[in-house]
Amino acid sequence: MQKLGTSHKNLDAKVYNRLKAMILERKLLPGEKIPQEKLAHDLGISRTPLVSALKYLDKEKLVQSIPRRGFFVRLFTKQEMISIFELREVLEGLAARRAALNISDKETEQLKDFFVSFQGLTDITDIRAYAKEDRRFHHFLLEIGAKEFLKSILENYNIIIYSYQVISSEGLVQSPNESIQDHLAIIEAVSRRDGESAENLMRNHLKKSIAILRKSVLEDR
Amino acid sequence: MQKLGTSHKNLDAKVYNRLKAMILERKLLPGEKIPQEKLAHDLGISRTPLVSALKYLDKEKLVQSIPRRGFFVRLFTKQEMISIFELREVLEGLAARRAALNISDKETEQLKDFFVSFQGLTDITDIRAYAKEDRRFHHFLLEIGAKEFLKSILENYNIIIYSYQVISSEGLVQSPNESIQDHLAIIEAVSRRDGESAENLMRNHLKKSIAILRKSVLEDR
DNA sequence: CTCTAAAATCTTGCATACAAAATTCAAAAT
DNA sequence: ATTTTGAATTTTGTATGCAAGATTTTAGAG
Repeated sequence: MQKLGTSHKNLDAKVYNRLKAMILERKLLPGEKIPQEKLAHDLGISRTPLVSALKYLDKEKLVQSIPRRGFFVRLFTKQEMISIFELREVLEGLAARRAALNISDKETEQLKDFFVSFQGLTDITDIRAYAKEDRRFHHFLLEIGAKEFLKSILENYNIIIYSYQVISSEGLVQSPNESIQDHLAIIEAVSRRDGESAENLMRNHLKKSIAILRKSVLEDR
Repeated sequence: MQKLGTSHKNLDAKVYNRLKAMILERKLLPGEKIPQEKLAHDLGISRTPLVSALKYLDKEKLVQSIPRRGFFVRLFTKQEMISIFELREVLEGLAARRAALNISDKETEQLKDFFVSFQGLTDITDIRAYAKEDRRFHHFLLEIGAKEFLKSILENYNIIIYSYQVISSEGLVQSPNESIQDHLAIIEAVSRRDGESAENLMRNHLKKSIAILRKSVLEDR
């Protein structure tokens, strides 16, 4: 394991990022207890910044702290994933609204370039490329519309990260052929600076994903 | 200052609550640097749990951490307060929807008792009593509809607390005579278990408050 | 008197130490 | 065999110490 603590900067922030990555990559498994002493030793640091980082993760609910017992990697059920997606629906809806109201002329130009290479195709076959564009698109709008608290919430609770972890390997819930219409409509509304439409379109777009997820939960039984 | 650390339980959580209260009550003023050594001494603890608590507050944006420089109490502008209210709109909207879908029969009965003493009055004069009922009402719905992440977000970011700090001394933005209609309509929708209506009504209710806040910001100039 | 530079002081970030709590393990009792 | 008890071990929560970094003070130059 590569050691931290050599190049100086606040350690707990670095440890935090590392742990977060380890959890998201399933290097640390849900339910597992975090072995503080060992992990600190492996990372080449003391327990102080490690515990500090764990407390961050506790607040984000990536990790659960039980006083006097330690920290445990948290496990999410499919139901919880759906409730995270519902949060994404309302928060990213708000971000879309704000983006429409704040976007600059230059940014509207950039926005119109999204998904051009997929337009006009009757069938989108390069799922990987589409998934990448999908992420880029959502992040672009968040960059404009999600400042301060909203941004902090989306980041701290890993709402976007989780969303892309559900279901298919590429992280797409809906098929590109369906979702591209939604994406283009959102682009159009944001460019028009129509906040209300942008929010509604974004929410409806995400509602479809939620419906698909709900169905897949039912099928599991 | 009353000391902590005597009755045993995790210190940082207690310090966190204490600091949060101090900031919200303006015992610690925005922009002020937190004097770690002194504060720890006054509270009768070491810097370790104090710093831990400050890091919690940093994540909540109640405090700002500048590496190698210290922690500072954060200042919110009226604009930021409005953006917090916008978050409240979408999050409490979601909570209302979830409440409508999850509410038990017993809880619908309890819900119908809210605001009874104000119904039928042509003019509500006891603002203080109404404000109290208003809080109780919102908290009741949150208790039912805001679990897990949603609850954690609302708490961590003090979204409700802030909302009641703006404008008037009682924390009410809208006049009772106007808002009671909204409240009754929400109660009705939730009781009917109509999630969509509950969400829309709650959002529209809060949108009105935002509009009033916006106007008051403009008047300030 | 104002500006700069260097020294003195204070504060932060991290490691370490240690008591108290939790857990593990083993032996005895059922 | 299973459960109980309690001693041995591990781990947590917090205090403390200290080096590196930040700030303030002082002193000297212009």
